[in-house]
Amino acid sequence: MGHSQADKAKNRDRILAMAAGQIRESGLESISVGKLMQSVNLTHGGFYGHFASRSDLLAQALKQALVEGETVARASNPQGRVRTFATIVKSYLSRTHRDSRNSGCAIAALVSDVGRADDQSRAVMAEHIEAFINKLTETLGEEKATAAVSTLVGAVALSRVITDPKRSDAILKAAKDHVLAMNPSEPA
Amino acid sequence: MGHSQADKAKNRDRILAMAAGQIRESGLESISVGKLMQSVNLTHGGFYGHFASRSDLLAQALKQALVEGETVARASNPQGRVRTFATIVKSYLSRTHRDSRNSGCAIAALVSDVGRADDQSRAVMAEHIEAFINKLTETLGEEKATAAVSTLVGAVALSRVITDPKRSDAILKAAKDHVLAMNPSEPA
DNA sequence: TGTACATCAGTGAACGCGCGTTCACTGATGTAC
DNA sequence: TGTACATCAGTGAACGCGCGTTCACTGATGTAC
Repeated sequence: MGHSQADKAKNRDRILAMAAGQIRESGLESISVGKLMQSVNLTHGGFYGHFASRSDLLAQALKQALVEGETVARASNPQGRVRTFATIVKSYLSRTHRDSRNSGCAIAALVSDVGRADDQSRAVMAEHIEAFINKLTETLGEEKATAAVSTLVGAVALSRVITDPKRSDAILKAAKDHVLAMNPSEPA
Repeated sequence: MGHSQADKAKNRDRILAMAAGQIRESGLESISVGKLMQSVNLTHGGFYGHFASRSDLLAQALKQALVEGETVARASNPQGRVRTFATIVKSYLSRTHRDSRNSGCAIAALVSDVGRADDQSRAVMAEHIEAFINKLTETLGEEKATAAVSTLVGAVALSRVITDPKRSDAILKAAKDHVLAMNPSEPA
């Protein structure tokens, strides 16, 4: 851990990435400044060289989490391959996505938390919800895309509550079959 | 505020009801023992005559919130009139329900919170999710009912995030049209 | 290129604060006779 | 029914603890000559 300006930027990124993962894993309120800094091998005092306050960090970490999580719903995957409607739906409703909260879609991970947060946080997530709807609108049209996003987000969030693994899987499967069947060019 | 045994039971109920409302309004972690007791005109010390610990209270308040919130999805309303599939869906996806978090469905209010809670809390909410699915299974069959519950819960949770009132309404409407059209005996 | 100095990233002690929890106390309630 | 006592619901001071935040300090980095 050096003291150069480049190191500082890197440290900021590490703090933010760690926080973005942690809020998806354990919620916005789970962040403690001291523990967060410890988890990236820094001491708490240095935190305020990077962020104005805990609440400033939370706002930025939420943004970061939303951006990172968008890969699940994005048009092309890291390898640059084009993702079809079916690919997006299947990966969104996969067990992998359900089980990897800290790298998955931040909308599903934090809907009810952000639903009761301040206007700014809600506006930030709202943008990403609209972007998700827009993406599916290409295939489904706006009305259906809106319903489909509700189903996708709802199913993942619910599947994380269900304790019985088989029942949890069943929720993902029912939602997957249902949403895939909404595609007019490839009906069930 | 008397000191009789009957008063004690009443006070317990008041604490629990207040907590159940508050966790739906502001989340599980928003509960502070001192403030909660103050809000029912008692002092913090008395709390431990009613509950073993804050975490014990939280568990019971979650149960309470889930039971209270079930009225939104229940077969008959308080006046005893039978609620049809369409009535349930419409009231669940109403602006009133979206805007009255502290008396509405606790599943929609707390999905993502409970999704990361301990097994016990998740099991408690899981039961209520299954009950909701079972209720709609009468009309839709299990597979479709499962997808429908995902859509209902997802839409309400998302609508609470969206800051633009018109767009928020649009989510509820899209979900409502979509779910109502799933009813085989009354297709759109 | 080498030196001298200013900058500033990160450290860790210290702060005030709110929290959950405990406990000795109080006075009203309930009970035994 | 009336009295004397035990019970116990609720009070409020006190506790230890973890938190967010501040700040004087350190030593490495970057810069001016």
